[in-house]
Amino acid sequence: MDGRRATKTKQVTMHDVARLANVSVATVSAVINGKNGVSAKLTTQVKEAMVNLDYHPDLIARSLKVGRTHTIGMIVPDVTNPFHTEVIRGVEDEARLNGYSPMLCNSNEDPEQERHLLATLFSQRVDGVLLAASDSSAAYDRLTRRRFPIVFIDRVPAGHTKRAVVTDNLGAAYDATKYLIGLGHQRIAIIAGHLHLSTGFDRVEGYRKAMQEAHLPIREEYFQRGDFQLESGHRCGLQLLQMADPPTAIFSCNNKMTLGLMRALAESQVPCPERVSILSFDDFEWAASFSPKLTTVAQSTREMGKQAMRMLLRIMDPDGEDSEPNEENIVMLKAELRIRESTAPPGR
Amino acid sequence: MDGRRATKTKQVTMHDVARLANVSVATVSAVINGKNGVSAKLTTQVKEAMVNLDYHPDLIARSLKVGRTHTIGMIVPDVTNPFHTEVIRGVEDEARLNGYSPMLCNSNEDPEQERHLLATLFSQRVDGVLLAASDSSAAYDRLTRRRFPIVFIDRVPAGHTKRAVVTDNLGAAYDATKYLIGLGHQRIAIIAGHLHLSTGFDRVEGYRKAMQEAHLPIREEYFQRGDFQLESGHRCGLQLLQMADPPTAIFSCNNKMTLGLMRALAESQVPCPERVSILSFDDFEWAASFSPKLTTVAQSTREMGKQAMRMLLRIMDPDGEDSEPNEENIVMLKAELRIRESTAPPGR
DNA sequence: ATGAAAGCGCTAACAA
DNA sequence: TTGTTAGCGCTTTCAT
Repeated sequence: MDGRRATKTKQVTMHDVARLANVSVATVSAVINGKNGVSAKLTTQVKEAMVNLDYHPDLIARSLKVGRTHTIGMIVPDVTNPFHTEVIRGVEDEARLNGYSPMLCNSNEDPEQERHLLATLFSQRVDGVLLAASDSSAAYDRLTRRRFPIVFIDRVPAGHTKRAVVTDNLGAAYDATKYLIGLGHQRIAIIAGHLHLSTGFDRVEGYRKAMQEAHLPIREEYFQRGDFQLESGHRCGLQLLQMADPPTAIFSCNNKMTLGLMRALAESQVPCPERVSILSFDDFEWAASFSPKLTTVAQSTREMGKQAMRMLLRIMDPDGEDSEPNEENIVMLKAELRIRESTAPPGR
Repeated sequence: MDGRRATKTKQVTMHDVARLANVSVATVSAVINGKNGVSAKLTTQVKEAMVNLDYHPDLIARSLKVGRTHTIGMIVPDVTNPFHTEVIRGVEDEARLNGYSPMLCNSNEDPEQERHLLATLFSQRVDGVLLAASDSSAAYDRLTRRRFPIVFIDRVPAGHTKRAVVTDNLGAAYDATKYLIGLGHQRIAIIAGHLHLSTGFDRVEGYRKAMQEAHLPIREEYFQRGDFQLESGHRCGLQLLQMADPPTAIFSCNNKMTLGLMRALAESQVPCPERVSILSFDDFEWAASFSPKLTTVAQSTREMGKQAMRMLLRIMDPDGEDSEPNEENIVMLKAELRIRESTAPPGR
């Protein structure tokens, strides 16, 4: 590992290797890329020269030549959120397994920033992109229509029916709500996320469906609109708890809002699950370590990352280039209800 | 954003722009790079041509030419750990602010994997590396000695006294332990992390120092050796709680082990802080949301990322190339003790 | 089986 | 002020 950047020190190139091994650069290239047709003798010479010079092939130069960087872009709203963090793990593991390096980017939930990152990634000539969109706009059509390899993760923009891997949010929310109903709850509130995102919308729909099937009314004041951030969970929680006729159960639509909700609970000295049951979307490592141990809807986060990466690999595959564009459909992953201690039958 | 990878579609290049704008490629290059000396008229022509063709400069080609990629590598043991996640945020924000794109890599706490990633990053010609080392070996000398721009984060390898930004672990652990002592605790246990990592070692030293100053004995059985992973926290916790003469306070050396410890507490039905006080290194979002609300040592995580990135920028700065190598020293960040509800005076 | 040489898209002398 | 051109380090025909 020499610093080609250090003042005088020139980078070690294939030419240096070729010279030391008494062969041509073509031969060096051949052994590097494992092409057969190089005699055993020269192969050894070249390999020795490479270690002696501590040669590291310049992937930048290679990329320029071959037109592929073996690099992909991944945009998430926030690396700090454990949900995305697990997805990232899945993506990275699968990517490296296949010789790809991900370039991770935070959009900070900002569509403008997201556009900017997309442009940068494109200039960096990534071979494809994994996108947890912060926008539901159809601006992605430009990308997808031009066949730039892109697969959506977690959230799918309105109107898209292809190339995405997400959780079955509707089904999961439905099951969760039904579980609460089964426990005997009737006054069930929901703290919803952004409704313009598929994740936000579908979870509400699942809740709604379960409530309707059970002929339970959805009281307007029990329908709280958050924005997936901690603060909104706190605010909505406080609101709910201070009602004259408070809910006996609350379904919180993501991990961050649940954090806020739990703070509201503590501040209001409302015991859980005695007075109110809490069920949260997103499982997290600590949900099972503190009190109350949360009942959660656990998404297959790492799996989501893996599958998305695999789908991207299929789409990027040059083999399929001149055949029909690889029309991958949406993959829906099942979520799992993890029943712990924050849910119980209603107090009376 | 056109897909240059799509079968026939050739990439739009500077030549296309030049042709459409009736200028030379040099002129196009000049306006892209904001060089002055191009007439207003041509500038407009070129800019128009660029948007008309939806031209995006090929950074790969540029990098090959100029010898810098404006890309840095960042290796962390685990993106899934909220501590690293915050550091990453700091790094990325600061990097993008300065026109750099980070390539994030997980070493999975595996020195072998780490070496591999380092080699890959080097081949990718990153301009520098930020490293949260999973090894304390001196293998990094090869890198640093050759002046490859690298700064260590969080953990500094044995013997290194330069180019790192870390927390004042010793001081923080000392303060934390003193706080427990001040509360009246005498039987204070510690769940230590890997002692071959500076973070593991220094935190133990801080604890030791505080205990010695207070003339408190460090009982061998109160000194539990974990490995920074959840399971070890659980195991050590169980061990501690089952003793005939259990500690009245436990100092856990990182967030993961604390998670395990809290599980052990719950399983053993030991009330906190009534029977045992818990103080944890690493603050995390949920530490303040659940019960008991943890008293923690909060590191300046995001700041650590920012500062490390800034230091790297200084080191990579070509201005300093022929002057003395920029000898940055170790930056030590102060931690903050956040007193919450998991600590109280001992029961009797 | 091996080598010579063209060229990927860009920047930066150097010419004009 | 603008254009021509030589590479950056690599892969890949095409000769040998």
